[in-house]
Order: sequence, then structure tokens, then C-alpha cells
Amino acid sequence: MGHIERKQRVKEETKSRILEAALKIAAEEGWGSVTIRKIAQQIEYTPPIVYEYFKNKDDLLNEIVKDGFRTLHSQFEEERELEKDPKRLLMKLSLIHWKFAFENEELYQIMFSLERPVHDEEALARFFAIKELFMKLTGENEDDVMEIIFNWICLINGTISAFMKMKMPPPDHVKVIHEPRDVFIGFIYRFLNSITI
Amino acid sequence: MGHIERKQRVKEETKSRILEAALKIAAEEGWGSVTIRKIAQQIEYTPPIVYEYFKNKDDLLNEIVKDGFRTLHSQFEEERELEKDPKRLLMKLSLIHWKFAFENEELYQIMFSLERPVHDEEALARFFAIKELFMKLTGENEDDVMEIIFNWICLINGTISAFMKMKMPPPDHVKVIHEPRDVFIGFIYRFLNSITI
DNA sequence: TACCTTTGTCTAACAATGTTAGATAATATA
DNA sequence: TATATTATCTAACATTGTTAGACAAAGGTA
Repeated sequence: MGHIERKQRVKEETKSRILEAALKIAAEEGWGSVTIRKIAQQIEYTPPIVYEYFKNKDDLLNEIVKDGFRTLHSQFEEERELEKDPKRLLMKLSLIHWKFAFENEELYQIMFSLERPVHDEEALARFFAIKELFMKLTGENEDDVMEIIFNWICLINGTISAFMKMKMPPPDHVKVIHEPRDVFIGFIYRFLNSITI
Repeated sequence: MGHIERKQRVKEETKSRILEAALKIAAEEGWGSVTIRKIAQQIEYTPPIVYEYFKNKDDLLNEIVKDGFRTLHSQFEEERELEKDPKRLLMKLSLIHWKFAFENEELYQIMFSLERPVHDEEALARFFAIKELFMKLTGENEDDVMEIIFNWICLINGTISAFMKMKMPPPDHVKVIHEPRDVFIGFIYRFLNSITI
């Protein structure tokens, strides 16, 4: 009898709806006003129900972060199938990261917030799965490549964070003549050149 | 009669003590458990007193951020007096930034947290006060230099954030063979080389 | 069918938080 | 000394996360 499976499915759905509700509220009013009560209201349940699915609020947020990294990674993988030239691929991956950030600003914020230490080391590890790619590009040994990847991630995230924090467009003192995205591309471009053989 | 001035001074002191109390609690238990009540207790007053000095909690935190940027900037200025070679100076400024971050981790966290948009544009502008320095180093025009400075800041902050988020030492998959600080120096070094004439 | 168990859901409360109004004490001014 | 001002506190408020316990629906068992 399939009752049991359908029930399972419904439960999964509810869980997703909770996560989506949280993201929706965050998008509309910021993370500060994401409350269990509001989430409950959004999914048309009472607050205690949320605790059937998540140990507590922090647990809920962690799950959102985890989902975020999963999504981002799967977009990376997709591109990897398509573009075979390492240098061009790296540029495309960088742009995917950029796009993801600004299409999901709130999500990106908790994913990379300093107030939230890394719980999902697996996600972090996935970033380094592109080791071979960089090795091909630079001709360096494994250890050095690790550092270069790390550098790449820092550069990408640092730049995106800076733009996001300034709530584009940036104030006048910081006026950069190009579009933010072009500035970003310029940085990545210089970086890739500085590491290429 | 100097009563009035002394009072002023006492008020200033109390204000500072509030800010310090907040930082102390943050250092010990994280920002999540910085509450008005705990701050009040720390300075041996009742909660409403805090509101004599700050409009609300957010205002209080903003002031902490502002102070942080002031401190960092003054450390920059100090070094600028001492080191006259542009390239070496930029490396030293980068290291001051690094030192500041890890000697004041909590402070750094709210200063550069994504959840807290820039309120203090003045602080941001100060970063760009080193324009001439970069112009000397690169020989580029003003607009291009702006972008390079921006790049520099992104690189610094991106790297520090990444290390801080990983709660050093980093997990095994991210094992970099060098000390974090040396990795940082390596990045800056490559960057400075990539922009030098 | 009648009974019991499990499961889903809710109501109502708890303690902790930010914040404010109004009382009270301390100090300064006349 | 009497009055005005200032500093501080008490007590409350609404909003949060979270939990215990009530209640009812559904499922299984005899």
C-alpha cells in the first residue's frame, strides 16, 4: 500500500515549503524578520509544526545554506559538461557564481556570512573538486594549485561581497566607470592571466 | 565651573563603556548573545540607560562598526608616515588589515558582515584615499586606479573572510601547506606584481 | 463493530528579548 | 529652602524561540 510513501512525500514537500517560506520572507523583509511564527503563517500551520521538521531555527537556516551550496555546485557541474577549455571554463564558473549571488541575494548572504561558521565542510570540499582543471591551466603541483583555487574563491567572493554590501550602484567616492559585472570580469581576467603558463 | 565639562566627559566615558561591553560580550559568547540587558549589567546600570546613549540596538552596533573603521584607518595612516616605498607600503597596509582582523575577530565580523549594509560611506571613502599611492605604483590613470584599489580591497577582505569563516586551521580538504598568513602574503604579492609597471 | 495506539495538529504557556512610559531619587538652580 | 532639571530605576509591553500537554483524526487489532 502506497499510503506510507505518499505520506513521506507530503512530509518532504512540507519541509521544502518551510525552507521556501523562510527565503521568501528574507527576500521581502530581510533575515532579521524571519521568524518561526511568520514561517508557520506562510505555510498555514501553527509554529510548533516547524519543529517537527527542524530541531530549531538555527538548524533550519543551516539547511537553507546547505541547499544553497548544493544548487550552486550543480550549476557548476552543468557548465563543466559544456565548456572544455580550462581557461574559458574558469571564467564561466566565475560568472555563474556572480549570477547566483545576485539572483539570490539573501541566500548568498547567509551562505557567506561571517556570523555563520562553516558547518557544511562537504560543500567546501566540492569547491576544490576542480583541482585538475587548475593543474591543467597552471602546470603547478597539487599543493600550489590548492592555494591558487583558494585564491580564486577568495577573489570571487570578496568582490561579490563588496558589491553586494554597497547595494549597487556604489556611492560616488567608489565610482568605478564600468558596470559592476565588468569590473568583476576584469578582476578574474587579470587573475587568470597571472596564473596561466 | 567645570562641572558641566566633567559631566560631559563622564557621559562620553559611559558611552565608550557601553560599546566596550558589547564587544566584550561578543568576544566571549558571539554577537547572538549580545543583549541590551547584558550590556547594562556589564556596566552596572539598568537597561533603559543604554537608550540614553543610543537610539536602539542597531544604532549601537553601527557605532561599533564606525569606531572599527576609524581605528583601522588610523593604523593605516600611521604606517603611511613610516614607509615611503609604495609597493612595500601596500604590502604593509595589507598586513595591518590582516592583523586587525584576527586581533578583533568579532569586530571585523560586523564590520564586513553582509547582513549589515554600509552606513558609513565616509569610512569607505577613506579606503580610496590611497589613490595617489596606487597611481605611483601602476602609472595608470585615475579611473583605472580606482578599480585596482577596489580589486585590492576585495582580495584582502575576501581572503581574510574565507580564513575566518573556516575557523583556522582549515579542514583537511582545504589543506594548504603554508600558514594562513603566508598564503595571504602570497596572494597580495602576486596581485601587487600583476599591477606593477 | 469497539478499542487502543499512533500520528498530526493545536492551544497555551515559558523565558528571553527590545523598547517605552512613568515613577522616583539625586542634583543643580533660584 | 523651594523649585526645576537631570539621572536613574521599576514595571510593563509586544515579539521572539521553544516546549508541554491537550485533542482529534487515522490506523490497526480484537
